[in-house]
Amino acid sequence: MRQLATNAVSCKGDPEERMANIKDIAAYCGVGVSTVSRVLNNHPDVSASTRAKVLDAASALHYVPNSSARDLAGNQADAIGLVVRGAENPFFTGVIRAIERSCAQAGLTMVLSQIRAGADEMAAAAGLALSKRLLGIIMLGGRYDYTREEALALGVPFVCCTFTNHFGDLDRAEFSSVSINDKAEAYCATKLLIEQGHERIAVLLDSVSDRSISERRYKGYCEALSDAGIPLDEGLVLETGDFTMEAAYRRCQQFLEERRDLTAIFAVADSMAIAAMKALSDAGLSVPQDCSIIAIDGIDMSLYTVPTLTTLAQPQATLGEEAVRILVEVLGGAAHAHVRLETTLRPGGTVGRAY
Amino acid sequence: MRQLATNAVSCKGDPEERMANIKDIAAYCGVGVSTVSRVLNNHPDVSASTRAKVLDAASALHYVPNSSARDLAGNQADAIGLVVRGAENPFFTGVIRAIERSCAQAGLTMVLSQIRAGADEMAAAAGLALSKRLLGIIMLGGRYDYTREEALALGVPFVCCTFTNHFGDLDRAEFSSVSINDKAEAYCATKLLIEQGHERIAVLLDSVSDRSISERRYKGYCEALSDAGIPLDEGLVLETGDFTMEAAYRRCQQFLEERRDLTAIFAVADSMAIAAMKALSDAGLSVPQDCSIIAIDGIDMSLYTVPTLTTLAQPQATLGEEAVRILVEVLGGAAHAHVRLETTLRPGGTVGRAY
DNA sequence: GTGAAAGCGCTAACAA
DNA sequence: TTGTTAGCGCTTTCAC
Repeated sequence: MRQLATNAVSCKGDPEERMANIKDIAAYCGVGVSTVSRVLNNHPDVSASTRAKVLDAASALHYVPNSSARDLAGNQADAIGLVVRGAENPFFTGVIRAIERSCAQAGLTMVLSQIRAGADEMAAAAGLALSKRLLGIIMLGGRYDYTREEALALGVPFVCCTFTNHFGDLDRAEFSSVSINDKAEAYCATKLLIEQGHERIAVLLDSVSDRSISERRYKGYCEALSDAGIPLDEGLVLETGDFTMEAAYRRCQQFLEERRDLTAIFAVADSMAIAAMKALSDAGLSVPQDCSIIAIDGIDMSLYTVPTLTTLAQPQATLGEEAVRILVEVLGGAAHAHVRLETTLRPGGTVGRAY
Repeated sequence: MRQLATNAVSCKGDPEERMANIKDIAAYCGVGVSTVSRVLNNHPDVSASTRAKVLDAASALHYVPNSSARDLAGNQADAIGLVVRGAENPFFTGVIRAIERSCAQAGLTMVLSQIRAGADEMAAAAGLALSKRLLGIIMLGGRYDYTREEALALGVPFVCCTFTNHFGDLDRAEFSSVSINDKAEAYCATKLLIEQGHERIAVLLDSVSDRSISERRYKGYCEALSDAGIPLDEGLVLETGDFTMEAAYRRCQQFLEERRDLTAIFAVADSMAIAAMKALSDAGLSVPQDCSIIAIDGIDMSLYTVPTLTTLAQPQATLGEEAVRILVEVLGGAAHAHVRLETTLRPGGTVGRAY
């Protein structure tokens, strides 16, 4: 039911009687509509004088193209969809900003769809793409196990931003991705702690088998321990069930009530690390004297914790920009691409030597 | 130039030959297109049997309505625009989430446009609204001084979210707003500090004359001081020039190099308060022993600072939900509304008695 | 209760 | 270089 439309139109005192369309312009300067269309779309085969005339008319009549009509006629919208899973993670907001900015620069509209943590982003994406005839989709923070079937149902090209299809059966030629190497970076973070003499290192994550970043980063953590000859202590694997700070805080708090024989924490996200710092502080432990912390993300906020969070910073802006760039290229006919970016160690004050 | 559209369509191995449209459905079950349209739009005058037939056909054919065509025929999109000024403020992300959620529930698509701090959000909004034939606009974090002329150029109803038209010449009947009473809440925050014995209270803000929240909240700060008989010390007015944490940090740092005879800070935003806490800490001052801090916003993150930030929490979700609710009602023909919400004191550990 | 037909504003053949 | 025309998929009178 589109009841909304009923009396929504007449905004009192509308400046123009009716919005001008290309027919009005055509009539106004005595040319055909196709000529107007050509001018408006920068087609070459128009004489300079006609072009000028049309352009003048357009601005005189306050012409604004109707994108619905455009989209309908061209069977495509000038829009892409951005489907975000887990928008509560502050890390994403920087990426979203970059994506929005890049879209605007490329002349694309961005349609945002944020979905609940539990929901199926692929279904959401497919709905969006189909009904809005979107050009493509960027998925932010999704599952790593899309199937070919899901991908085909989408019907438009998509790029995974901040993650890839590690656990799925997608062909690399069927989708694009921009992300860091989760496992390698987690290995790196853990190793940094080990090099400081830490052995009882907890890992703070969503779930060891979330088919997503937690799972991958957990693997890197395990491998780093194993390479250093440190046995995995399952009691130090802190699963929170989601990526909220609240869950991270509670999990740490609960853990600290049971045992305190840890000397470091590797958190899979900055926001979780910040929550952990709070839990440690509330438990009377100080960072990094009693417990070191390292994370992966590099959100703005972690520059302002006390002490400053030591983290492997992902290039937020680049992640977003690359996602759009790749999508635009794919839309232009290029092959799908997979970009792997690296983090930068942003040294802070949360990592010290093991006591 | 819409070159993008060229070879974007044929996603290899498209599941269906071509997307089904209502004509296909009509043919499939031997009825007219208008009947199909009626069913799809829940119009009453259709026999139950036909309705069922059409619905079956629709799902059998994987029918997805083409919103461009709908919009064109109905001369309206099922979409509203959200124009955000200053998306770097984490406070907004919670509001945006709520708006997006509410839109989805109301069956509306949300088109997001984030604009640079300096840019003119009204111009951006007008462009969006006109070309996309949007139903309405929600402005998040904009200027308080829109003129009637600007509002008329928009052409669609709009609601100001988190702010209002305090300095403009808009008629209250011409727009809606959902916000807190900035001045009163700032008065409140400042008074809380005064009640703890503080007299040398700094205020941390964008600019005392930003025609926006800083200006309004500054007024509340001044009034609270004045009511308490405390003279305004202009040296304690810390203007940052924007709402970034970086600027807030630097301004505080610079201030602390010059003088330290303050006992409290009122920050107009949580994020700025967090940056201030860092600056104090880096200067060797502790909160709240050496300096108390209070802010307005209530972002998630400030629950996890050490100590927890004392803040007047705005109802983020409600702000967003109300904005959408009002817009929907206005679109349905209702009069414009102005909702004033109140903050909730979220006690933390950053306010103590003056030494 | 249902169908035929006329657009919505635009793009893109196809003619001229 | 330009104009004419036929749709794009849908909604909505207006007949039946």
